Amino acid sequence: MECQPNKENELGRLFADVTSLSQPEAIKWLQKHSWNLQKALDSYFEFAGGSAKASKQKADVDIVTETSSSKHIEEMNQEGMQDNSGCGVEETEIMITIRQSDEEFAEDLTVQEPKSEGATPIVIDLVSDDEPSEIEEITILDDAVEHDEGQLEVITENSHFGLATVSASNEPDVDDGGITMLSWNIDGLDLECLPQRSRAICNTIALHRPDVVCFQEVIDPFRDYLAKHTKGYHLVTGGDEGYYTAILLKKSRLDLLSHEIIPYPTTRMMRNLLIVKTRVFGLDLCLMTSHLESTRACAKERQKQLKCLLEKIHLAPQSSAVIFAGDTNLRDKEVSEIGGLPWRMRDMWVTLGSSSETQYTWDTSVNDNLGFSTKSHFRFDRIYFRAALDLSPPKLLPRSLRLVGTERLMCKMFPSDHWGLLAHWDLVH
DNA sequence: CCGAATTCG
Ligand SMILES: [Mg+2]
Repeated sequence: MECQPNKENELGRLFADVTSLSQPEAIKWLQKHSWNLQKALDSYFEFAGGSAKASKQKADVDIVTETSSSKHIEEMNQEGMQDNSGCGVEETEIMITIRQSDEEFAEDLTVQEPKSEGATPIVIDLVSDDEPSEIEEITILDDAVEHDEGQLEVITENSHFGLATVSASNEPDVDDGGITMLSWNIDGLDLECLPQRSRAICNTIALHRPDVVCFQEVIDPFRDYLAKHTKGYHLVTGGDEGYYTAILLKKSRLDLLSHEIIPYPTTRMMRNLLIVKTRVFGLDLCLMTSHLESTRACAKERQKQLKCLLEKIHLAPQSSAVIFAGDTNLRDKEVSEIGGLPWRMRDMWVTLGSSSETQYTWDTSVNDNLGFSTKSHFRFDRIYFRAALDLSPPKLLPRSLRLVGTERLMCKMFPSDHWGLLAHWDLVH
């Protein structure tokens, strides 16, 4: 990107303000990133973590991008606390809140419950009127309707872009007594294309109708969008500042009995464990999600958090089955180092045969959302489960696992830097 | 949120 000298100076000043770099250093950094402010900031701060409450100083910067979306960036330099967390993250954090009109998100994506049992085709009604690139009004109907063009369209992850049309029977919403669950780190920390990405994520929910959804890296605008468009679900969030986790429960199938948030005492990234107790088809089910400490450098803290959550699974009532689904940021070695999974605790991917198809949930060799040049992949997103310890049915059995969010959107991005994990379970009586 | 480079005490 070419920049005028005065524009360069302005950006340099801004960048120096935000980063506390000297002006020449700031200019150098910006040059390194082709004067792309977002990229330069991302690269400089590496990763947004840490506690906003520990902030020492605060600076407000308004950035108007070329796409005219106004972003409010609060930068907080944390005190260089000499704790022994041994976690080599930056002592600096960027809190980003989107100050954009609600209208930038699509409005009328409404997830509705099917009126009848059986293979009801899910149909998308695309009303692309005067503002094709702005807001596309989307209504998901229960019954097939004809478009003006006289053709039937079935919703896909990309449906709102009108790219894909698939067979009407590809995702029948049949009740076979099983449970469908989605876990996805939606990368709310990246604001690029977030409205489109949010729509794609909600379309994935509309497509697969999971009974449970576990999200990580939810930010307020995404939560609001989600709440608006998943009216058939209970929404429980794991926090309300910065980014946090969330669990959706399909109201028609799961009762929300209670929920609790377990803090990780030494997290520096405001991470915690969200637990929801539900009852589904006669089974007491304890659902958990978390976004364990990020980055390789924080392996020790991450292992502490893993032990904490495994202990919580262990301590769940005997009569209750437990499923954890979340972004663990784990490397295999970190699990074996703490002695592997405890007795009766299983990793769903392993139980289903360790398929290479679903191994990597974060893969920069395919997913270029983050613009990393080095290609690497990890199985960050995992599902752990423990059966109820008494022998009374129903019994929860893993059936299948697949990845979602693997197709590029119109904006060329993927919905997130993580793939979503879509898991099916059988309930055997 | 990688890996390698850079910076700093
Ligand atoms: Mg992330």
